[in-house]
Amino acid sequence: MNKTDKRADIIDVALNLIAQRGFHDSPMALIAQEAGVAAGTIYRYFESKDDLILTLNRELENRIHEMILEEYPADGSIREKFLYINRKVLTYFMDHPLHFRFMEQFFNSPYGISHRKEKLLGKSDSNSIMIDIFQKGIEEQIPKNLPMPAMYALAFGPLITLLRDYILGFLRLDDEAIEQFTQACWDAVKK
Amino acid sequence: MNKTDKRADIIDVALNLIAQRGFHDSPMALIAQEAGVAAGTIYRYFESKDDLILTLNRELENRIHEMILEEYPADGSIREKFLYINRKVLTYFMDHPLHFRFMEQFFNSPYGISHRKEKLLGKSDSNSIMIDIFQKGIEEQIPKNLPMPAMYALAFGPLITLLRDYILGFLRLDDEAIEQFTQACWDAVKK
DNA sequence: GCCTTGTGAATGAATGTTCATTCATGCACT
DNA sequence: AGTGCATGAATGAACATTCATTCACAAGGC
Repeated sequence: MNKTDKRADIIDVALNLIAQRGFHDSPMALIAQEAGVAAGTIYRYFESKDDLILTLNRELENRIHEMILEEYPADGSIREKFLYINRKVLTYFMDHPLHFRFMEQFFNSPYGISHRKEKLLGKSDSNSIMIDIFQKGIEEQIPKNLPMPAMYALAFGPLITLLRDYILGFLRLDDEAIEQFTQACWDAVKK
Repeated sequence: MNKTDKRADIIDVALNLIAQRGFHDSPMALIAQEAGVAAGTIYRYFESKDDLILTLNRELENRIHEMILEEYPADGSIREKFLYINRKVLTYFMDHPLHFRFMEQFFNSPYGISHRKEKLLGKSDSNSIMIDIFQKGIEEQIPKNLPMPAMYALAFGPLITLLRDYILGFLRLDDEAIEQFTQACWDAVKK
């Protein structure tokens, strides 16, 4: 087993444990045990528990960003792009519930808040795709006349709330329901 | 100072501390100090930290439930009721950001999940008003044809996401924007 | 090929801290 | 002098993190 393997194992175990038990019920000792390494070993790959968590989040964000770009309809209409991204994000998290649970926890913790503040100060990432869409939409007078965070809330808020329930097993969604749901988000945003 | 005062002080301080610093950075000793009592005193009023947190959540839910009923347009149309509740919830949390932060944390913790499960099993509470509205709406063929949790997500998801940003100071909302926003939620839900 | 030595990854027991919770004692009011 | 509330030091458990030590292996000398 080489260096990369161990690092990947630790990250993977941390993701699973934290997603299922929360930050505070996932001691480093347990992460180490499940990853098949000694407690101290984690500190060869990560400076601290905070560092591990922040790295983990960064990796997930990258994966999602790439996943969105995979089949992105760069030449489509605003509406097509919007529906594509919503559907893609929704189905990604339906397929990766633990990623969702981890990120939810992350964004609802002190980590998430400072993270959010940095984003607002202009660092580009997966969200910037969505911001571009809205910006172009506004030029073409397609969406309602609301501040950007409000648009964002209308577009993604429902996804987040729905995913919570979906992942807890409170409902099932077939393809048609997904289509109708993302369309509903568009209805909220468009003028 | 009588019994009720102390209990109320403890609850109040706990709400403020937890909302601002999180469950895990709000030790009982600190709550006691800020409430002007000794550490042990809290245990005269609450069985455990868990009990304190659960009680606190219950009290907030009750307050919000009452607040919604205050001017509820019982004779209005489905749409009027929907817009009323959305506006009321939104403005309540805009005025009480700490209540929002507390409840967010609560629902994103193991407490929240079991709490949610219980709700699904039919215990009536503030949400049941909204469920009634949807139920009646469905009879009258007004909303889209989606499972109840999906409706719920379209109706409230945007509020939650928006409030997060609002409370962090990422945007401001005047009355007109609030009106437009709640209207947008309705657009998402209606057929 | 065989031995020696150097390197740095890996270990996990030990450390020091932070908490929730308890309880022996004090206090006030009856 | 008894009752019940309040106190806060003491307790013990749970952790994150450290570090002296072990171990595997490679490079270099013979």
